[in-house]
Amino acid sequence: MRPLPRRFYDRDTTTVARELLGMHLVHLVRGVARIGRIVETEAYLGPQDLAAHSARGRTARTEVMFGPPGHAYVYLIYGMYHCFNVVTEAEGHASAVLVRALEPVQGLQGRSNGPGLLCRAMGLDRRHSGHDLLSADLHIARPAKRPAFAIVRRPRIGVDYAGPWARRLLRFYIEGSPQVSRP
DNA sequence: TCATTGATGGTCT
DNA sequence: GACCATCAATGAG
Repeated sequence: MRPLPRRFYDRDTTTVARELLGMHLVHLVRGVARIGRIVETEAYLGPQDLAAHSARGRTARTEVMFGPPGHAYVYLIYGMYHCFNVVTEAEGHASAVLVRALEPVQGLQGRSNGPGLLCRAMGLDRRHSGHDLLSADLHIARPAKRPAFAIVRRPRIGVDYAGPWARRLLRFYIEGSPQVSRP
């Protein structure tokens, strides 16, 4: 499986969030592949999006969000979990897609329905932040078979502080998937 | 079944 | 010192 090309990520963030559904996230840990099918994502549209980390400016943590597309943005949340994102659109746009849930395909360690559990199951933490997703050991690829599915749109989870931005329908998931964090 | 709460530490003010 | 793109345990009903 070949990594998705840079230009896949260098597009409208909402489009990328939708098209990531059904794709395979691949992480090689000590030579062993961990693979999950992406079933739930959220779009974070850039500094004007008050739910996005980039809305609070460019800092050491959010630096990768401001960088070129196709890189991982991973951060620690609540002191015990990590969240895995992919940077989208042109350098400086500071947008990203949060991957919230996977359907196990191969080698996952435990459950992966929810952003924190996903990182634990895939073996991802903030050391991976800034990692290029056009690499053999960590990337996203289009599976050989991609069965048709319907996409559900919902408000994003856990961003109530963001005012009107909290109500935008920027969360996407595969209808009927049992792995979705909160159907 | 659902709402509430504690765990736990980096990040930013 | 407050906040946080989470999760699991708890207890009321």
